[in-house]
Amino acid sequence: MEYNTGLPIYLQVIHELKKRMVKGELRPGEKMPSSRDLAVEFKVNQNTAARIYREMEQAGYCYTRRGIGTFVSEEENMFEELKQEMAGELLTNFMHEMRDLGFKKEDIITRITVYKEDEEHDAGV
Amino acid sequence: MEYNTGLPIYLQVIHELKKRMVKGELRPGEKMPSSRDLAVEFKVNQNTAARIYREMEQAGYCYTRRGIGTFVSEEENMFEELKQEMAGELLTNFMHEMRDLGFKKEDIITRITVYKEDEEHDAGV
DNA sequence: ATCAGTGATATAGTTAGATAGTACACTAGT
DNA sequence: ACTAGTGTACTATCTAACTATATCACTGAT
Repeated sequence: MEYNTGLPIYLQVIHELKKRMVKGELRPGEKMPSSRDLAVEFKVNQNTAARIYREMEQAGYCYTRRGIGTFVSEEENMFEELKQEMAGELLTNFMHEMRDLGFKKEDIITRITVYKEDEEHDAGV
Repeated sequence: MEYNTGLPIYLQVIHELKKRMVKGELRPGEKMPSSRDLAVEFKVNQNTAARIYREMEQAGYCYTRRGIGTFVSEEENMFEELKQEMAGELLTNFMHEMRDLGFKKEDIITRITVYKEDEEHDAGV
């Protein structure tokens, strides 16, 4: 995983883990990597890994059992809701930014229609 | 202007100023606010304001004349290019994130088609 | 009882971002 | 010459994020 400049790493990892849940790569009730393994996988300190699970547990996405591990929440419905929520956030942010740049809805739809997979752009300052 | 948690303030201000250039609110050659005024307007320290102009100048979006002020670049073409570049970044990021969540192009177009102005969503962890 | 794997906690140190305050140097207008 | 407005520079301080390292406590299996 490559990290964005600016946004704190632990937030980026949380986002990545939430995506895995939404995509079903982490199933409800399934055991998540130990904090030590998470630290290795994401090349992060154990304290940071612990923070990631602490914050995710507080948000309800997982629960921990001391001495056993951290597990994906068993609230089956949560993840479909989360998927819609994340999509909604992406959409509104995207639309606001595009409108702010002066694009209209039709412009945006046109751009997406002609959008090709391999388009890449620089990330200038 | 309200600031995002996470992303450094100076990057958010730079983004805002770039948008103003793209939208024509800051015209080529026009004098930009003094670093002191910028600090006041964005409720930011003078050092941060100075950094904002320093980085923007390095990126070519403006130039400074000591004792006079900071001015929007006179490269007329730059800003239409910048507009396209920023739109391209927004689009690819958006598409990648949506695909990553499991949405297909048709799903995305449908969502945008039914998108209403006033949609709002929480910014959960 | 022991042990490996786990989460939880603690201390210390580094770095980047941001602030506060001050001072210096240049430019234009008077 | 003087002054106001400007960019530039410096020191000091603060906080959040992150790392390094180590220790403790709990759980399950042997």
